[in-house]
Amino acid sequence: MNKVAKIFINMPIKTIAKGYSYIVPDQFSYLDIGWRVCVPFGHQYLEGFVVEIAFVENCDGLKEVVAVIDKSAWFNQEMMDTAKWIASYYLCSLGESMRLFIPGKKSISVDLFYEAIALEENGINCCCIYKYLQANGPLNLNCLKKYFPTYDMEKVLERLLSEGKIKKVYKIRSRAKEKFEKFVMINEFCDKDPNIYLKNKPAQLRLVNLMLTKRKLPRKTLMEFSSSVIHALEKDGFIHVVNERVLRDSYKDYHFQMVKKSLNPSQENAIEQVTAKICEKKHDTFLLYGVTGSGKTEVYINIVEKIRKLDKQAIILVPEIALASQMIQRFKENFSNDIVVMHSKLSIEERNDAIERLHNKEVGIVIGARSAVFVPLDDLGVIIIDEEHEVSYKQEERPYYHTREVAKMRTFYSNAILLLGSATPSLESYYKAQCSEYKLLSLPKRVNNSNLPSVHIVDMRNELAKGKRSILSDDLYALIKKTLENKEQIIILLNRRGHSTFVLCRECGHIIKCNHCDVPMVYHFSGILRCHYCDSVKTVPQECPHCYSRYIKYFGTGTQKLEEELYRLFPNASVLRMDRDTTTKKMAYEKILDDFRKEKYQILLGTQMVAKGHDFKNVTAVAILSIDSTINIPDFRAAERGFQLLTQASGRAGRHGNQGNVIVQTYNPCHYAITHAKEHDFISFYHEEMNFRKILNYPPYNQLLKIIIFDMVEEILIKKAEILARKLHLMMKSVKCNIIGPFSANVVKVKDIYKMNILIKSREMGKIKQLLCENELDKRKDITIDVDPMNSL
DNA sequence: AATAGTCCTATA
DNA sequence: ATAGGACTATTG
Repeated sequence: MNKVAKIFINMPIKTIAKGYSYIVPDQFSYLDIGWRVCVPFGHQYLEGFVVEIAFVENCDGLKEVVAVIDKSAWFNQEMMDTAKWIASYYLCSLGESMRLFIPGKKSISVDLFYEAIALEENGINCCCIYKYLQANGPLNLNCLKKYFPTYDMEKVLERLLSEGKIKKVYKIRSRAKEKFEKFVMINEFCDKDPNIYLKNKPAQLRLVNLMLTKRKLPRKTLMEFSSSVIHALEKDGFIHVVNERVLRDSYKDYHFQMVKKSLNPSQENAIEQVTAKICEKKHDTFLLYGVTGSGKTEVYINIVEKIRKLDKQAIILVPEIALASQMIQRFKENFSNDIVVMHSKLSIEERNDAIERLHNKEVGIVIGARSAVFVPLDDLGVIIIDEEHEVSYKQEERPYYHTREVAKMRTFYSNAILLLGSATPSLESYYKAQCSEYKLLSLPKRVNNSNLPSVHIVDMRNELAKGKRSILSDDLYALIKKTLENKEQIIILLNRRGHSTFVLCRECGHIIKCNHCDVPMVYHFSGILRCHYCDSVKTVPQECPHCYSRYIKYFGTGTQKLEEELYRLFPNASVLRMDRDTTTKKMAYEKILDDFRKEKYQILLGTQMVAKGHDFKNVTAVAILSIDSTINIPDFRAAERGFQLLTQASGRAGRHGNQGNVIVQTYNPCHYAITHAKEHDFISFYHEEMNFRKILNYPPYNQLLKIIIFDMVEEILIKKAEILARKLHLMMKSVKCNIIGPFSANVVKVKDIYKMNILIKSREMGKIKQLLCENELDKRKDITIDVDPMNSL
C-alpha cells in the first residue's frame, strides 16, 4: 500500500478546479491534511496543499511530493472548511481559496539552476560555459548571463541540455525568511569577581556590570563596546554571545499607558449579551449598532478580554490600514503586547513572524485589514469587524469574497462569536438583525456627554446664483475661520485626489482621456496627467489633440488644488493632505494621523480615508465637499453609501464634549440620504431605502450575481455578451430570477480591455450558481463571476 | 500561471 | 531553410 496525497496547487486560476494525486515518500510519512508541500506540476515545481490522504495499491504515473514546507499543518479543520465554502460559494477553485490563507499568496519560490553532468571524456572539448558550471556548481540563468554577457545564453543552455551535458536542478526558497540577531548574555555560573579581575579594563568592567543587571541585551544596543571588548569577556567566561531568532514587529515600540474606561449601561448590556453566548461556546452573530462616538471600541475591548481569559484568540478587522493605528493604540492601552498587526503593507517576512507569534501563543490578538480574516489560528474565539458596512471588505479581485461572510463561516466552524460593529450598518446586516438572524445590540448615546454634531447643509446652487465659483462656500469659509480662531481642528473631505479632475479644450470640448482606459485623465501637481485606473501618465499637451486649439483649461477640484486654495485663503493655517498619493510609504498613514492628533496641523484634508472611524479630541468641525459625486452614481447602493459617508464623516466632529459642526455642500439638498444624515436618523433612512430595494428587487430582498464579460475588441464583446445573455435566459428557465443586460460596465474600457455586465437577481442563487457551473461558465477565461457584487455597474 | 510544443510567417 | 512569434494544450 502506498500513501497518496490529494493536493490542490497554489495557483491563481480557476480552470484547475481539481486535486492531483501524489505519492507520499516514506521520509514524509507524517504528512496529513492541511500541510503545505512542494510538488512537481507540469514542467515546474509549485506549492500545493494536501486536502486528502488515501492508501492505494496501484499508483502508476503518480509523481512524488518533493518537499514539505512547514513543521506542522498550515490549515486546521476550520480553515479547510472555510476554504471549501469560499470555493463553492464564490465559484473558484479550492487552490484559489486556500491560497488566501497564505501571507503574500505563496510561501515558496522555486529557482531553476543548471548543473554540469560529469562526462566520461572529462569535458575537455566542451565550451567554456560547461567548464564554468563544472567549476562553480549549479548556477541560475542570471548568474551565467552576468559572467558571459556576449553569449545567447538561452540557446547555449538549450543545446547543452539536449546534448545531455547539463541538467536542470531546482532549489526551493522559503519566503518566510527567519531573522537572526546577536544577543550578549551574562554567564550565569561565572564565579570570577569582575571588580578584581577587570580592575584595569574599564570598558570591560562597565559592560559586565551592565550585563549583571540586564542579563541579556541585543548586540546592536551595545555599539559603544567594540568587538574586542566582547571577545575578551567571552574568552574570560563572563559573557557569551548567541545568535537567536527574532520575530519582526514594526509596532512593538508602540507603548501606551493602561487606560480603563468606565462603561455606560448600554455598553454593559451589549457586553453582557455577548459574554453569555461566549460562555455557551456556541457560534452566534451580533450586530453592534452604535452611533458615532458611542464607545464601540470599548465594547470590543471588553469582549476580547473575556475571550483572552478563556485562552482563545481574537481577530479585529478594520476596513483599511489607515484605521488600524487607532485601533492598535486603544488595544495596546488594554492588552499591552498581546497584539500583532497584519496588513498588506507589511513585508511578507513580518507577516510570517506575526503568524509565528500567534502560533506559539506568544500573542492572542490580531488587528488587521481585510486579509487578516485569513490568519491561521487554533483557538479562534471571536472575530470583530469594525465599520462592517465598508465596501472595502469586499475583495476586488478573484476570488471576490466578502470579509464578513468569510468571518461568518470561520466563526461558525469554530464555534466562535462574530461581532459586527457600525454606526451605519449595511442594509443587509440590519435587515438580518430585524429578522433575528443576527442579535442586535444598540448604543444610542455618545460617551463623554457629547452631543451628535449639528449638520448644516449648504445649497451650492445658491452660491452659484450669488456668482461664487469657489469650491468653498461662504458658510464653510466662516466655519474654517471660526475653528482656526478657537484653536480647534477641522477635517475636510474631498473625494477626488489629484489637482484638477479633468482637462478640457475650450474650443471643441475635447476631454483628454487615457490611451488605455475610457476615463478622463487627472491633472497632478507635478505637471503630469495621470490615469487613476491604470496609473499611466502623459504630459499636458500644448494644444488640443483634436482641434489643435491652444485653449486648454483645467476643471474640477481635487485634493491638491484644494490644498493650494486653503493655503491661499488661510495663510497662517497648517494643512495636512491625506490621500493615496501621500500614503504610499510603509508607515505614512500612522505618521499623518499621529501628526494631526498631536495638533501639528489644524486642517486635515483628504479623500474618504479621512472620514472613517478616527477619533481626534480637538476636531470640532467637518466639511464634506463631494457628496454629490457619491449620491449621483446610478447604482442601487449610491444612497446607502452617501448616507454612510455623511454620517461617518460628521461623526468625527465634537466627540469629546465640544459641540461639533458639520457642513455639507451639495446641489441636491433634498436628497433623502442627506436629509436623514442631517438628523442622524439611521432608522428612518433604513426604512425609506428598504422601500426602494423592495420595489426594485435589490438586496437584501434578493441576492445579486454579476457576470462580467471581457474582450479587447468592442464589437466582438457586444456580440459575445448578447449571445451569453440569450444562453442565460434559456439556462435559467426553471429558476425564478431576473436577468438584466448586457449593459456597458461603469468604466467601459480599463487597460485596453472592454467590459460588459449581466446582472442576475434571484432568491435562489444556489440553483443559479449550480447551473452556471454545469454549463462551465465559471471556467471561461473571458468571464468573471462576482457573487454578491457591491455595485450593479 | 508557466512551460513546452505546434504551427505559421517573414526573411535572407 | 529557419528563426522568431503567436497560439495552444497540459499540468498527477
